[in-house]
Amino acid sequence: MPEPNVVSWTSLMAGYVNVGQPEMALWLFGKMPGSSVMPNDFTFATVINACSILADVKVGRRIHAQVEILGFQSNLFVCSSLVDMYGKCNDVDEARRVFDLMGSRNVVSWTSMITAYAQNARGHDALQIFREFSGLMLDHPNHFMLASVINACASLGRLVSGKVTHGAVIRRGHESNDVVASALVDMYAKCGSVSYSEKVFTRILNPSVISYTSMIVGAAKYGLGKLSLNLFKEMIDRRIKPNDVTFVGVLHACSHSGLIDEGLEYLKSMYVKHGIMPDAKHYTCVVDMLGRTGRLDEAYQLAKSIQVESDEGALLWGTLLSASRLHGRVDIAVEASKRLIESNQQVAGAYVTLSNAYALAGEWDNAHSLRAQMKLTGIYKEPGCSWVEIKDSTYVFYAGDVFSCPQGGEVVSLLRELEERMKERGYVGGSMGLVFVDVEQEAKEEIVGLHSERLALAFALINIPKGVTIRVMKNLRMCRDCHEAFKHISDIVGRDFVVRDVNRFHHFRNGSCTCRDFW
DNA sequence: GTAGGGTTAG
Repeated sequence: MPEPNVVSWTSLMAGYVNVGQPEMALWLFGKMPGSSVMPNDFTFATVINACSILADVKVGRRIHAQVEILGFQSNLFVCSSLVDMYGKCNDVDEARRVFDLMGSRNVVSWTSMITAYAQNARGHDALQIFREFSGLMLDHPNHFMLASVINACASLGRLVSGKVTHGAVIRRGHESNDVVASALVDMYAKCGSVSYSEKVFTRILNPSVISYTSMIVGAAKYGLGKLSLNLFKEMIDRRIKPNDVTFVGVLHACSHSGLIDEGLEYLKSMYVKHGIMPDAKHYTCVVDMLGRTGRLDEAYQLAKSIQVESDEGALLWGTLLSASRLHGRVDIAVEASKRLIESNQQVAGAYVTLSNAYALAGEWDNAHSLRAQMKLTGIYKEPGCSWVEIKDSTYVFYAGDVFSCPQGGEVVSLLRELEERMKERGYVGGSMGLVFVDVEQEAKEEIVGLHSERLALAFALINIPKGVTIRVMKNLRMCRDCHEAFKHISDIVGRDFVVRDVNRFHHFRNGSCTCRDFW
């Protein structure tokens, strides 16, 4: 073209973005000043989208500055792409600032803001802004927006809000949308209703890799390893190509259902049969699988042989640390926590777990000295918390905090009674032992020793009628003591309940748990 | 010629 205009420039950039070469779009944008053609709103929306795909906030900020200079700061498309870009670059507060200053908004811009929150672990804010949108009654939510809202419900474990959103999906006729359905499958699984996940999943006509993966992961987290593996076989038969995430789900399923040989076979088959190179996340699953079953030496050797970035390393060594604690392998726990502390992530958690590993092995001096070291150096571990939803209310419980616990008196006496009955049944567990380590006041012992999930469960037992499933959510992983204790409790009180910890479920029924974490 | 959605290991 002798004289390409702004449309020619923008078309070419958009073309590069569309074929997956956003860096070429940015390169072209850099060449524009030499051509005396000025970028306009279309150009900015396109290149900001390129930054969003690349998660390049540095370039994104520079382009944002040009937007302000050239006076596009209230353009709907430009601002929507800025909100999205800041969201994808994990700068949610900047996304919100742009959103608040927008001249006009539509469903797309509201969706960008909801997504920015939902994808940055700010589920409450996502739901809050969705409520604001709904209150304005200017427009209906579409399938893009609903998918994001469902994602927010999933991350919060908000079953009731999730169901309400599912209702909106049905009313607005988005039931057959594959993306919305996948989000629902994931949401129900994360909210402890894996049977609903299955119902939604079986209604998807042509499930994508992601639909299948969501269902595989959901079943795996619930301890239904066989179901996960059957779904995997089914998707292969239907010639749907698995991806790297699918294999994380499959390996996770093997790990949590004790299917070690199968797991190792799947790892081998990844590249040979499916052309996917296993990476750190897959090896972490395998380390977990070997560690969980007690093959700690193999797990340690494998962990040492893996090349990792720092955040991958934290997960890898954290996995090995948990497994060593579980099986009382203090030697490996020491090595794993050393590496975890080196990675500069979850340092407090590493200290606590190592201390607990010592305590479990009866090395109380070491356990105490680690706790003392934490106090001395000011390393502080945030207390765990658990919560239950009853009707429209959420009740939150903190480890050891009986005083601000709703119906504290009743909760404590129920726990005492349960503990008594458990002792009669021969439960030894040393239930509270581990959290006693740094307690000095004897009178406080019993209370401080209570884990948050026990408080939440006792409260639920008092307030939720029989026949209704109790769902307890926990922000940290459930410890082995609680897991063992809950098996007894489900037997004593003769009812089912589900405890969701950070990423899996334990469904207690007739004194056993469907999740075979501790088999 | 422009903006938005779903799956990921301790």
